[in-house]
Amino acid sequence: MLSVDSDRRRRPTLDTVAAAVGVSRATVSNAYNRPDQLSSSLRERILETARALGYAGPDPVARSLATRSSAAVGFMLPQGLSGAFSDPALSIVLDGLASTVDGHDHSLVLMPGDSTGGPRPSIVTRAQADVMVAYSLPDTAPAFEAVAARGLPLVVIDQPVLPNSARVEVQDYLGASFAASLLLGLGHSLFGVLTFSLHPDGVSGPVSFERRSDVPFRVSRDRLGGYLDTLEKAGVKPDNVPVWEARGSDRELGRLGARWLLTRTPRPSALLCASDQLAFGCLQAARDLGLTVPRDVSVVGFDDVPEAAYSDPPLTTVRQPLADKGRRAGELALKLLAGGRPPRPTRLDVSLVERASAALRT
Amino acid sequence: MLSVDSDRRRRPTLDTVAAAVGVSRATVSNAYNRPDQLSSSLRERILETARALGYAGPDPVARSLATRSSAAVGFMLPQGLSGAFSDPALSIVLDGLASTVDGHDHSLVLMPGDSTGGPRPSIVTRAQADVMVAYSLPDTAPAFEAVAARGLPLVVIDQPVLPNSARVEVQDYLGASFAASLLLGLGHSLFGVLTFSLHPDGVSGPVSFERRSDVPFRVSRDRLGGYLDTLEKAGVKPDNVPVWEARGSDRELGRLGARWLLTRTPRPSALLCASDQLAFGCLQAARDLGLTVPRDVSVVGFDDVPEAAYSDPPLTTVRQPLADKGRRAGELALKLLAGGRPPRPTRLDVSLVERASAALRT
DNA sequence: TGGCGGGACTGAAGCGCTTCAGTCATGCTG
DNA sequence: CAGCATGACTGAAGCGCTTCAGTCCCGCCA
Repeated sequence: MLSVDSDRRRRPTLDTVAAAVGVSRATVSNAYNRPDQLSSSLRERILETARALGYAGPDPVARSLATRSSAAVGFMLPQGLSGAFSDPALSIVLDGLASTVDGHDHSLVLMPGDSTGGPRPSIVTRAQADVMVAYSLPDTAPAFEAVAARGLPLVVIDQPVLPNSARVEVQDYLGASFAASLLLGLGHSLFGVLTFSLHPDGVSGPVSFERRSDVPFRVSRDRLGGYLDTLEKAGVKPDNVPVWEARGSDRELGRLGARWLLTRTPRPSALLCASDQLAFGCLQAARDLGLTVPRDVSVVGFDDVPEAAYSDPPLTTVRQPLADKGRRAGELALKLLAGGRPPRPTRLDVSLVERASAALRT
Repeated sequence: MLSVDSDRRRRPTLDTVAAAVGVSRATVSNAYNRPDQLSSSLRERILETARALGYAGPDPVARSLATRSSAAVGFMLPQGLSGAFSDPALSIVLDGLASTVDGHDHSLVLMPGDSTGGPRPSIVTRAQADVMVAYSLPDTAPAFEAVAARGLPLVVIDQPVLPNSARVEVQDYLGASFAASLLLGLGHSLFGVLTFSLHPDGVSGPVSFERRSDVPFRVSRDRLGGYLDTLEKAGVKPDNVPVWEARGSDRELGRLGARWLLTRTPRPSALLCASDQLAFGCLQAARDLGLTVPRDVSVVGFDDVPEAAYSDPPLTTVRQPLADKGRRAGELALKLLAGGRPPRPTRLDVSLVERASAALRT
């Protein structure tokens, strides 16, 4: 144990190297950060000596303190990691973001959420990041206050505008209304809706009317609203549309909900789902019940994850540009970091992708 | 822009608060970190003043420098985020790890890999973490040198022992041999194997013999070896076993591979898959080809992800304790951080879970 | 009443780096 | 040859915090 301690304690620093080479500490620093500030021969000699001494380069923490920049972006999730990643949409967004910040030598600090619908404030307060991005947190997440208290710039994905934050979002309401209109146009009149969390309490089940109001998750609110409003405009009373809330966006939870929806009387001939994962669950549930999609029931999803093209049957869904969303968020984060003012919200387009899971009502 | 700059520059520090309250900086620090070092009335007053001043607590970076600990664990992935998370097994492991370190107020820095099969060394060198955990990187990943150069403690998951690192692993070879034995016992003699990456070059396709040697990914090596060796012992020549390598562990890649395997002549009556995701792809491919599982072909997976119990048919698979793996890795990381020497490798058990996707050869 | 143990708080020395205003040769211009 | 721009390197002031050896004062015991 002692040896570990002393190993760690005795690591060489800039000064060690400077002394060994016989130059000032500033010069060694320049060798790493500003090669143009010294002759290349000296630089070579410094780097060489550093290597020999086992010096791996300037300590990241000390550098961060001196530059007042930690070169990291924090990513706040609405739930724990396993739940969060069960929706491939998140992976894709995060990948887009990661590749962007990565390209600028920034790293990614992940902050998993808990039952409050976001990371605990203490996590946020202590995170070494100089810009935060919030992904689909409920409007009420306490994490936001922590971010504000630290005065960190913020970019929100899929969320209402917060003072002093940049935002990227997708036209969820519009996309949902596309989906509903499609089904309406195909002659359907009996619907069921399958949504993911409306409230951060981790509840799954049929959605009562009270529960439909004051929904803190913007995405759920908009998609559900888009479905229901559109149906209502076409004369389908919301009271007659059963809605199931799954506590996450995964296939199995979708199957559970769809089973419930498909055993209502009268049985819906069309299911509107808040995500593709949920829709895949519907496909499965239909199969379980001996129903054929789309003959007996039409299903439409939301997201257009890659797998949607290969499901059985291929999924009709609303496409949103997931990777772009992540990339754009990354760019915004970098921009705020550079001192930019939050620009106007970036709003990404959605479009309907018609495949085989929705058809004329028979 | 100026205002953002000055906002950020003029943030209050410990000194600001100390001056406002009329105490020393040390006392303010104690108010946050050692409540027992001052009277609670003074502490109240300090915290109150801090709040009024908009001071959000000690700066994490400065604190890290002073304590020589960044309170973060770095997680090194073999590939980009979207690829990495398409295997739910990773999400579960990471979730286990995250909840462990999170409970100790440590955060998680994600380091995505690239085509070298791990994060770029520069990322590792600059990451603010004081212990690294490597998840299923190829033995040859350059990231390891960077970790060693920094002298950071390391814990590896699913990988051969590296000098001075802790390790948690699963009995992949044994698990694979269980699976092969089961199928052999059911009377099968025509096999196909579907594996994920053997080499970090992102290639998918039938696996030549050269490619089967010097496999840098331990997991792939052990599972493939477990399958093939067991079959060979039972008299099934490896030359007669077609093997397909998918460049990742996802359902669609599995479907592609299975389609190839199931169109060989003679057609295999049993498919051994390196992961459940790949096995789900097989199920789909069989369906595409009009084959029934397990009547026409038996399929066995590896991992036992939650969904395996709900697939159609439910998947026979090798169970490994995924969440434990992550938790254990987290504990090891924390232990190394506390100055512990790397303990003996933790080896987790596997077991066979028989469900409905494997049956007697007909 | 003198001595003393403790509780409450402080001073100052770092932690390892970046950065900026210089200093000092050197070589070039006119 | 004076004058000066240029390139190469340095000194020292931070960055915002933790920590530890003190200092000081108060109340208590004998």
